[in-house]
Amino acid sequence: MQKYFDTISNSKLFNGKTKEEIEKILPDMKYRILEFKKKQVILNSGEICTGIYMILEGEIEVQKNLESGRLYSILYKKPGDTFGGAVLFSDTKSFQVDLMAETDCKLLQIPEDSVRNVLCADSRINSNMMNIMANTVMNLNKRVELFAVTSIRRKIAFAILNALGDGENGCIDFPISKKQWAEHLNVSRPSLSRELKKLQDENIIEIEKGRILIKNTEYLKEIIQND
Amino acid sequence: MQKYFDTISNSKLFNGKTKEEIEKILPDMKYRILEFKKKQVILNSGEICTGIYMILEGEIEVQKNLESGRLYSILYKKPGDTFGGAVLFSDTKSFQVDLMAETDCKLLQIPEDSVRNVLCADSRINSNMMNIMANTVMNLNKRVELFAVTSIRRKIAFAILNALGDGENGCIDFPISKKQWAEHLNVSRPSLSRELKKLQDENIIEIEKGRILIKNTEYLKEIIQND
DNA sequence: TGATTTCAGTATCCGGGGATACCGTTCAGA
DNA sequence: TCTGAACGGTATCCCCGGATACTGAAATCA
Repeated sequence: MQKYFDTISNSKLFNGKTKEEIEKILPDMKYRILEFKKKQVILNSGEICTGIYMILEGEIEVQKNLESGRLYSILYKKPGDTFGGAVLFSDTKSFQVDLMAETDCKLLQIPEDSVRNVLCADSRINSNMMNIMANTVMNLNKRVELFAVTSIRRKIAFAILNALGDGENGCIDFPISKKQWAEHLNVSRPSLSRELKKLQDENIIEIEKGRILIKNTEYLKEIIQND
Repeated sequence: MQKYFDTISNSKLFNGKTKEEIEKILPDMKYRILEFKKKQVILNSGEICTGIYMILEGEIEVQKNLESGRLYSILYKKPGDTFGGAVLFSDTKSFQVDLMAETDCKLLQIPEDSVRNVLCADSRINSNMMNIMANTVMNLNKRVELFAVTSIRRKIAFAILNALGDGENGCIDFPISKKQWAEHLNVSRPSLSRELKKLQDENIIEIEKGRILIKNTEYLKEIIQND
């Protein structure tokens, strides 16, 4: 446990709490540490949520597996990130998404009653939890927006401009495989490949290993306008 | 204000609080009442959120207006519903959606500092707020799922089965125009119309004014499976 | 280092659904 | 009650992108 202390104290959930405070809080919780191997299923859609989880080590993918076998990915979670909060405090209490270990990973699980106790006893953590859920809402809004976009070209433009942020000269890290990207955009891989080639032929972007050069940011913005 | 007291005390935000308690809380808040005419814009995407809102009267539509003029609707809010919570507690603080008065309406606006005071002072309301945000997350997940579905036929099946719930004999109220429905599904109206006709020709559903008869629930389920 | 799986580029095919237009009906506001 | 606007059904056109297949490259593991 001690080896994960930095991760925990740097997490959003414990943001603003000193190490000393956290050391007092942790022992009072009935936490458990769970381990998963790469590609292992952590939770399935439909399962009842019994607590919240924090990633201590490794990375997990939140995705939706449709009954047909198709799947789209929703987001990735890294060490320090939490999940399960929204499900726990919702009316339904059952997960609507699937969680899979992207790499070998370790999770901190805190059961519902401990969560409620902490939230009740510590207003800062309470407020942090609120903030985490609020940001989840904002992220999901972006996701809805992306999925609402009608063409692959626009989805690509949307994704790149989003990753670019405001600063940006025109080069972003994009450490993600085409397959994953296709799942993220919810399009087929060959179609994504085709459209990326077009954009490169038109000299709008250039794709290297793990990064994308944006040669014509204005044009990408125009693409979205025209939706 | 007195005339809206029932709406307020029946709201999810004040769930579990007695009328007496609410009567003590309200005067301490710096609330305002805002009025909007039908079709009037309440808030635009990009605006900074300065508090939370509760519908006292009327109905509003949460939608996303794309720069091209296209729009899709996200959900409707009714008296007693609140909004703005997630935006207020998020890192960005700016709305990502547009809000429009569906009918003439009156809103209760509670500024940020009053919200924080109440949440801090009253653990039940705090927990209610958490619950509201959590349910928002779950709803948005459903929305992502709907938008991720690839064909109109499946979207229709998904929407109907969702509205049907679990009980269901095979008849649901559906007080929504085809135009609105198309915007909700994020498809074009003629295409929705075409597909609905097909489903009626195949004797799967029957559409009446404001309601839908489901004649073959099993088939609707199959449609989704095959996605 | 070789072997096996996963990933990526590319071509072909073709069906779903968007855009558009037109018209009859219904609704709402004067 | 009347009138213009919004809504709804339907047809035609045609493009975007999904499904599929095949090949080579890259990565993973033994």
